[in-house]
Amino acid sequence: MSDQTQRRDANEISKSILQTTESLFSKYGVENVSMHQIAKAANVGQGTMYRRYANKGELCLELMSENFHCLQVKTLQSLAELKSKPVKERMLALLKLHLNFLEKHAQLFETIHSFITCTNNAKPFYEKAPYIFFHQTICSLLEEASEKKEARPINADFTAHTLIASMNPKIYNFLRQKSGYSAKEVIENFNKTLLEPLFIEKR
Amino acid sequence: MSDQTQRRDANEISKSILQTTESLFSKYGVENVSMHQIAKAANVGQGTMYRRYANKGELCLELMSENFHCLQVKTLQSLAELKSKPVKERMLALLKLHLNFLEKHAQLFETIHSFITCTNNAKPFYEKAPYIFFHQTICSLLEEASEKKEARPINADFTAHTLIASMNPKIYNFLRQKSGYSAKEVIENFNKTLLEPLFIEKR
DNA sequence: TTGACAAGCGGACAATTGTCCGTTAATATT
DNA sequence: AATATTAACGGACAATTGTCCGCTTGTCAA
Repeated sequence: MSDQTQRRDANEISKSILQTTESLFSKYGVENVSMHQIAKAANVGQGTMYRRYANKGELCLELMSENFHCLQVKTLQSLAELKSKPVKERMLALLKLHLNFLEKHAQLFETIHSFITCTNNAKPFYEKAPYIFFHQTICSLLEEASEKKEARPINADFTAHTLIASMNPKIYNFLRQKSGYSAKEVIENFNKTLLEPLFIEKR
Repeated sequence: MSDQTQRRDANEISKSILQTTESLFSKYGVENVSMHQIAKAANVGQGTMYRRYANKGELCLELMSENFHCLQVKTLQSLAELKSKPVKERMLALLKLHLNFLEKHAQLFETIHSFITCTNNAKPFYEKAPYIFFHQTICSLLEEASEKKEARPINADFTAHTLIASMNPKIYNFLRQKSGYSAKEVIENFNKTLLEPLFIEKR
């Protein structure tokens, strides 16, 4: 090749890998692209790939990191804006943001989830930054609701985990594609089934 | 080898594979045993293995089939016995049976779930008999509850899917091992968080 | 400018999953 | 009993993931 990229060009290489990945993914679909393929297309050895991204899931996660960050910012903004509203309303806003995100990045998200969930040696998804942030956010909302007697007395930590579990990409895609629910219906049903019942009606 | 097993001995071979699998699994752990290893130990070619079990998940599922059947029978029995009780009580019984089952077969169950969930070509878990049975059972209970006005007006099909999703083996093992909840606490919290809120209090 | 050092590249390798096809052996037919 | 038929066995192969180590190539010191 013309340009030998080394030490100093580490950033260039990273960018090149990510760009190549993105292009191959959109061309052939996430599932049909192998790490070797990417390495070859990006003019990089497998070793280099794997030193940077321990597995395909990590690579996808990196690809998504910008999106995750964006979601996180939006979430914090939205919650700040609604600060004075009841917790129930804020939870619904959070749900909507998250499910819209899922809808938008369905395929990539499912791949990430699969690889990270299924690879034995990989750090479990529960220890990844996006999960922790989401869990924390839900947790503090639920705790606030408990304190203010807006919600039933529940274990916030536990509830947050199960809520997230019921919104995982696999089940989401299944509901959307196989069961035929529209994106809007999914949000509505989640709200009716999992959120509203947690809160106490005021009159 | 001494005895050549063929056509007529198909059953023998199946049994031999399953026995070998069980023995290797309990010796080295489910994760550390490969399909080739099993084939070799059972004096069988890979082709034979894969013709019977499309992947490791299917093999595990077969290993568990007896247990699943047993759970199914217990479930039907239990529900029949409680037929006259409120739906809420029956749902709790169902939850307990299922979570006890999860507790007992945690490792194998997680492997099945992983392989079936993650392998692209595999039939998704949602189309497997055990899932369908469980979903159906929950569905009809929820529908009954709706009709009798014991529960809030919810979409039974949707709710059943999300309830099952929140009880998947991964999250269960995480809650038990990493988060430090006891088996009993998990059941209690599930009940408080996901079941009770669905039902309407009578007075 | 030259030599030592170390960061890190990249391809060869091992392990595993899953497929394919030539061969084997059990049953049926005469 | 011999031959044809066909189910199905089993090993060789391809594909993919992830690891390891020799070699390249910058950097720093004298």
